[in-house]
Amino acid sequence: MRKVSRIVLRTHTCGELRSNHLEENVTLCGWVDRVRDHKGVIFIDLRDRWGKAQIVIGPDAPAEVMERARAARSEWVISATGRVGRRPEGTTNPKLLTGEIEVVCSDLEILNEADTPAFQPGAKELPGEEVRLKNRWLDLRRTDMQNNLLLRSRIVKIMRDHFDELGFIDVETPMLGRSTPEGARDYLVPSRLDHGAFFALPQSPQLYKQLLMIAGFDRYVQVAKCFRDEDLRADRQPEFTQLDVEMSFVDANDVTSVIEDLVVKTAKKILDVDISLPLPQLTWAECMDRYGHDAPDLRFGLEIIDLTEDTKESDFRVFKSAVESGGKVRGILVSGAAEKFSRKDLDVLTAMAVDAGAKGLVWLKLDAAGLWTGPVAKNLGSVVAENIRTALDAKPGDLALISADSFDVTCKTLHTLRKHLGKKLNMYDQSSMHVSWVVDFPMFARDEESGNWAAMHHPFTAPHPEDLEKLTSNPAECRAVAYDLVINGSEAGGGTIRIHDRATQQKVFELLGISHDHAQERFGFLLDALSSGAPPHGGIALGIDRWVMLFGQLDSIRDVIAFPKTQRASDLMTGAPGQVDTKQLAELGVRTIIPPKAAGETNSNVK
RNA sequence: GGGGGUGUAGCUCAGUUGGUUAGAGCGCCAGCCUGUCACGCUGGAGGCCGCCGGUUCGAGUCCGGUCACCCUCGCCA
Repeated sequence: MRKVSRIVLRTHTCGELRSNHLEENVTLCGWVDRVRDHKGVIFIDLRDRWGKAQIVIGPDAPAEVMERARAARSEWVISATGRVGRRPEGTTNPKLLTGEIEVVCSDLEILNEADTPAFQPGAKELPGEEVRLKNRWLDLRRTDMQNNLLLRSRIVKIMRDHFDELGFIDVETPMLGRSTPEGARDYLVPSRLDHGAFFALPQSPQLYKQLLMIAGFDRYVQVAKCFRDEDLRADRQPEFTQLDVEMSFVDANDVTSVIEDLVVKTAKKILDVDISLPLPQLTWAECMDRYGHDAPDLRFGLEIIDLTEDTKESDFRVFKSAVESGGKVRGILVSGAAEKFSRKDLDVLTAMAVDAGAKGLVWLKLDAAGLWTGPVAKNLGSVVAENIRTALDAKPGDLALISADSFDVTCKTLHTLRKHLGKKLNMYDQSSMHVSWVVDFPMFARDEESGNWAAMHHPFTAPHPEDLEKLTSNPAECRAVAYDLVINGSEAGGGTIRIHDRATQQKVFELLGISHDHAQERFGFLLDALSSGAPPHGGIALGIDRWVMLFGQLDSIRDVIAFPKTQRASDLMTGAPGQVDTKQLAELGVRTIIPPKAAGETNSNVK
């Protein structure tokens, strides 16, 4: 530990002393993790970020030191000075890195007392998340959380070094920008100097980084905070961090290669895992066909098989009506699972299917004689039954789960079941990493509410060169030059090659139902910039929070964020969001339509 | 906005069919203890059973509502 100031409170950290420090006189500072008072001798486990060390206050210690040690309580901040001694034979602690030694205390100073903590940061039992978030400073004292944030710091360092070595320039972009009604809901900030006008916090620095390319910066990178006012999930926060990247004079391959090298470095340095390049690439269409999802977990098989052709002769009403209305019959085969799933288990799977939007779920078990059994088996007809058996390559004892519905619904249903079964049946190693690209996304998808075309990625995505003509003739089949990075079934990043000419950009705006005037008003600066010498460019954004979660094998994004928000986007520690003075509102020219809550009526947990 | 789960001591939880004074472990406080490391032993304090209402002779337990937290669908270009 280097001295950072002239007032040296400590000579070493709590985690660094070893037997090579024996007989040295040291001073440690930290938090009292535990006190074991044996009257004549007191042991204090002193803890800091670097580790734990045992302080011994024996009968030889000065009386006032003994007294102070006896007074010390959990989480008090103390400094202890003494000689590094070897622990007596039989009293070493192999569980501690410093377990060979102890500090024989000659002086002890209480730097700060502490109230009894709401929970013990050193305890094995993890408190409920509400308690952890309310007392986040205590939660962050826990070794797990300290390791998580350390991991995050290391990953961000790897990212920064990687892009620095490749000549990328870190440029900051504004947090106060203009609202764009497309995409996610914006967080708004009222303008004091222009009443009735609002800034929006960035959903991503998308347009700014494109303008940096047009300005000639060539290679841009930023660790960028992004804000989206949408509902939360275990892997979603209203404010999150992206590693934002943009490059000029590149095609998709140039961008993905840069990221692939980063994936390899990160996996090697963090997990000591070797990832071979190039990463597998699946097209979006292939993903939907084989896995029913655009970010499939490829750590296991359980692929979807299309049975539409095999079942078209069937009189079974469920299959027939699905196909007649333009849908599909598709299924997955769960090998050897027939016996593992009782009627009750299958009811649960059916409920999951219904939850995913299906009308029901067809399940079939292949018996020893090679015949399908199950409530609808007799409705199939022998030809169709045999077709299904062949198509699925089913063996006696196998379970088939079949969904007959629109293509979209079968995707959703079978994806849900696949994900559930993969985990439940332990079909993969939880700690393994599978990284791949999903490419050739469609440019557009129908917006279900309005029926209009909506950009699948964002409105600045370049159409696939081969599909340029389809942009007008057949937008539904026009592919985009887009690529998503998928790790273990989680979207860990996504990017596109951008439109770099004004005419194409205007055409895409038109298709999205953004009128000429509206486009001019909202994106005029982009259109002007595009017609002022815009280089071909493209980029990607990586979700840093998700990367840390995935590389740290954690289940919640909140565990890799120092001060996260709850599902209702509130901060239990500070009480944000909170009420403001009417005076503040008046200055901003803002009035709320809900009367201010009386004191004590707020949701705030702050006393 | 919809579905599901949880809410009992500071923390983690148990609490039977609705029935006496709501329990345990950890923590806290006091005492004892010279080699512990989840120290040990003895004693003690600590409860708006989330909140509001209802049913009942009687509610932690049943019913309705509500709030918070978590998971999830919608949503997240």
